[in-house]
Amino acid sequence: MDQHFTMTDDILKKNKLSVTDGRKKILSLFLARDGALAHADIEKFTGEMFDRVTVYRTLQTFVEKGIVHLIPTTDNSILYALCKENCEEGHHHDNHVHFICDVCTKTICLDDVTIPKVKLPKGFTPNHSEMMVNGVCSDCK
Amino acid sequence: MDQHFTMTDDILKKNKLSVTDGRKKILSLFLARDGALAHADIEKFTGEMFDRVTVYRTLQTFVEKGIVHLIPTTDNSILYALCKENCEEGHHHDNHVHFICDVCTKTICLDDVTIPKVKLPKGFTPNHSEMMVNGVCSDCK
DNA sequence: ACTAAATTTGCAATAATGTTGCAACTTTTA
DNA sequence: TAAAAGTTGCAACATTATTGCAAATTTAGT
Ligand SMILES: [Mn+2]
Ligand SMILES: [Mn+2]
Ligand SMILES: [Zn+2]
Ligand SMILES: [Zn+2]
Repeated sequence: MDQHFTMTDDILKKNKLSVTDGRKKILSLFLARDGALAHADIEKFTGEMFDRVTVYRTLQTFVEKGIVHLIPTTDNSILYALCKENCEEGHHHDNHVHFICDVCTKTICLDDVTIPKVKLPKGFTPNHSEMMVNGVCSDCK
Repeated sequence: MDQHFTMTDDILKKNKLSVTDGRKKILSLFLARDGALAHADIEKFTGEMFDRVTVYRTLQTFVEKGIVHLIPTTDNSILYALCKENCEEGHHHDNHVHFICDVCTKTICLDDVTIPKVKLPKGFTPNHSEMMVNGVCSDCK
C-alpha cells in the first residue's frame, strides 16, 4: 500500500532476519510513526493479527539487532523507537535527547540534539548517557 | 537503635503523615542507604514484616509527598531515592544527574551534578529534564 | 488517659505484564 | 522442491501491580 513494504524487507534482510509478516507489520508501524511505541501500542495496532508472545520476541530481536532502541521512562513502561544512527548488532550508538510531550504524551527522538557531557565527581568514570526532556512539543504548541 | 529512629518520625510529621511502623522502617532504609531502592529491594529488607500492598502504598505516598523521587530506568523497574532538595507535596525540584554503576549496579544520586540545559528544535518548550549516566562508580574503581 | 474520628493496614481477589518449552508452521538455503 | 533453519502460537506459569473492604492502628479532642 505504500513504500514501507519494500523498506521493511530491506531492513530485515540487512540484519539477517527472516522476513515474516509479524516483523514486517511491526517494523512498518515504527516507520510510519514519528514517536516511540510501547508494547501496548503495537498490540493495539495489530489487534488479533499476532500473538502477544510474538510481539515481545519481535521487539527483543529488533533491540538486539540495533533496529530499535529502548527509551528510559519513569513509570514502568518500556518504550521503543527506530534507530536512525548506524546501530549494530549488540551495540547502539544512539546518543540523542528524548522529548516527552506533556500534552500529547508522545515521546520523540530529537535526533539532532546530542546529549551534553557533564563533569562527574572524582572517582566516577562515564560510559554512556541518557537524557529526557519533558515539555510541549512542536505539534502541541 | 540509631539516630534514624527520631529522624524518620520528624520527616513523617513534617509531611503530615501518620507515624506507622511500616513508614518508619521503609524511610529508615532510604536514610541508611546511599543509593536508590526498588520495590523488590525493600521487600527483601523487610521480609514478612509488612504486606506487599503496604510497601506499594507507602512508596506511592512518599513520592506524592516529595519524600522520595522516581528515577527513570531502561528496564521496566521503578527506582526510588530520597529527596535531598526541598521537594514539596506534588512537586519535586530534584534536578540532579543519576549515576548507574555497571559493576555494582547501584544507582546513585549525584546531588551536586546539575542537569545541563540543551537547545531544543524550534517549537519545543522544555519543562523538566532527566539525565542518567552509566559507568563505574567511585567504590568500584 | 480515654474515646471517637480519621487514617492505615492486611487479606483476598483480580488484573496486567512478561517468560518459557515445545510442536506446528513458515522461510530460507541449496 | 526438499531439507534445514528459523519463527510462531499455544498453554502454562511467573512476576508485578491494583482494588475493595473490614480490622487494626494512629491521631485529635476532651
Ligand atoms: Mn531515540
Ligand atoms: Mn536522585
Ligand atoms: Zn505533543
Ligand atoms: Zn559501583
